[in-house]
Amino acid sequence: MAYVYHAPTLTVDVVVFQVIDGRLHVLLIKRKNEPFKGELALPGGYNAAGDTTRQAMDRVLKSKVGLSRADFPFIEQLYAFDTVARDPRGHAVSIVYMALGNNLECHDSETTQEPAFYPVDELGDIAFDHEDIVAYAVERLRARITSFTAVFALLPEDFTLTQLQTAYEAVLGRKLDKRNFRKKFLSFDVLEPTDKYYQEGAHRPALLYRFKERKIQPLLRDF
Amino acid sequence: MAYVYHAPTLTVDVVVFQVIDGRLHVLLIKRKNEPFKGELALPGGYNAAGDTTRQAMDRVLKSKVGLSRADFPFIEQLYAFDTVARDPRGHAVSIVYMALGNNLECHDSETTQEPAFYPVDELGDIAFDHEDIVAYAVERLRARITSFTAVFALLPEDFTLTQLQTAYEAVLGRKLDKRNFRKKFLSFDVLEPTDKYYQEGAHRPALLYRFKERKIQPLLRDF
DNA sequence: ACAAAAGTGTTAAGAATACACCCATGT
DNA sequence: ACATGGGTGTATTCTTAACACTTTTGT
Repeated sequence: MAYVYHAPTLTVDVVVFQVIDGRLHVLLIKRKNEPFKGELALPGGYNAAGDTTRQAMDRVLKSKVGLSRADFPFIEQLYAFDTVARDPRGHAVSIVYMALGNNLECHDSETTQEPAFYPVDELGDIAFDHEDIVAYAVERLRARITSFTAVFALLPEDFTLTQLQTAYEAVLGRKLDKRNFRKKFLSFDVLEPTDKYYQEGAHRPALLYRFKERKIQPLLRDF
Repeated sequence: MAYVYHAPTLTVDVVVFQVIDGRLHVLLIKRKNEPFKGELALPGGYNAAGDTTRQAMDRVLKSKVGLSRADFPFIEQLYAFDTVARDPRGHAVSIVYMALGNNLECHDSETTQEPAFYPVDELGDIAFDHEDIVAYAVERLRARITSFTAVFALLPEDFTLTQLQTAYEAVLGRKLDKRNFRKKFLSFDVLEPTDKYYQEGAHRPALLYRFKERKIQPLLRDF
């Protein structure tokens, strides 16, 4: 090879999902710098030489939204987008991760402001091609909870069957039948009942369940 | 930002699949240079600044195995692997594509020798982490033909139902019942019969079918 | 007439869907 | 006693899975 290899810009972006009030939300930040200054965008940053993409993702989570890998029970690499220029110098490649959590607390940082969760079904205009990226991530998330136990990451350790069903409805974007949902999900044999109940409001308390294993596993059949 | 950004090495590798004699095969080349000189590996190469990963993939296909994007009815980006070093300088990120074809002819080049198809179920040792990459690609391919019409890319334009079934069996790695296969696949309503027959050998000729659309579409139900 | 792959239908078991009432609790 | 969400079962339809013989062709 008679030429000097010069690598393209490599960046990492993260799609963080959480279910809030029965709706699927995504974490966005307000950009403090050009391009797209002032607009909403996914948290992201450069991937420097010597860093794996996961290390770069850790750095992004920490520096942009004050979170760490340990806050997410499930993280998956989604896709490498040949993004529109984030940088006037030209073309960049962005490795995008999806992270699922519950009860997340995020914080401002030097380079971003107001990291906050927005409902995915009513995102306005957001920066770069990030609208496409979020749509792609939602599709992947649906596939993951349809064929695998990925929901566990959207729920606390102990949860009621209604909370589980709500998470499914938020992700799939449609209502499910309560009796059929319970019958089917319990038949997968991935949950175990605890001996505790969750009480909230003037009605019967709900039995708390947990996943036998809090890691992703295939389901017997698709949900 | 008070530091000069230096990007990691970016490479592209391609997993080319084809069904030959009822078995799924993958295209490998013999490396002419270190590292792994003389061993089998996926065709791959550097992604230079200014190139999208698809352009880099085109270059790899052309220069390493004498094929072009047009030879593949279906190409999909698989995953970004933080590969073990391909390069003594250190860590590299490799964007891997999967390409499906039929009746492919490939050729030697300056940097590689003997590009050839090997059955995926009896690969010996191959270079880098390419064995893992092929396993990952097979898994993805299975998902694609289970829920989508991706098989079309493994077949010529006109084909018999037996050829279709053989492609499924090669990819899924198990035998299927002929009557159930036909009933179910035809019920998807994605095929149309031609008025031609395919004859080969001393037996009844088979009616040729084609896909109504030679592009990927979801199936009504999983296969 | 035989060998070889093409083509075709039925039955039984399992999965999905549709659907409505009683239970336990707080106020 | 009432309002609220928790919890439960059955009947119907659809899907899957198991299974064997006749047809058409070349030699």
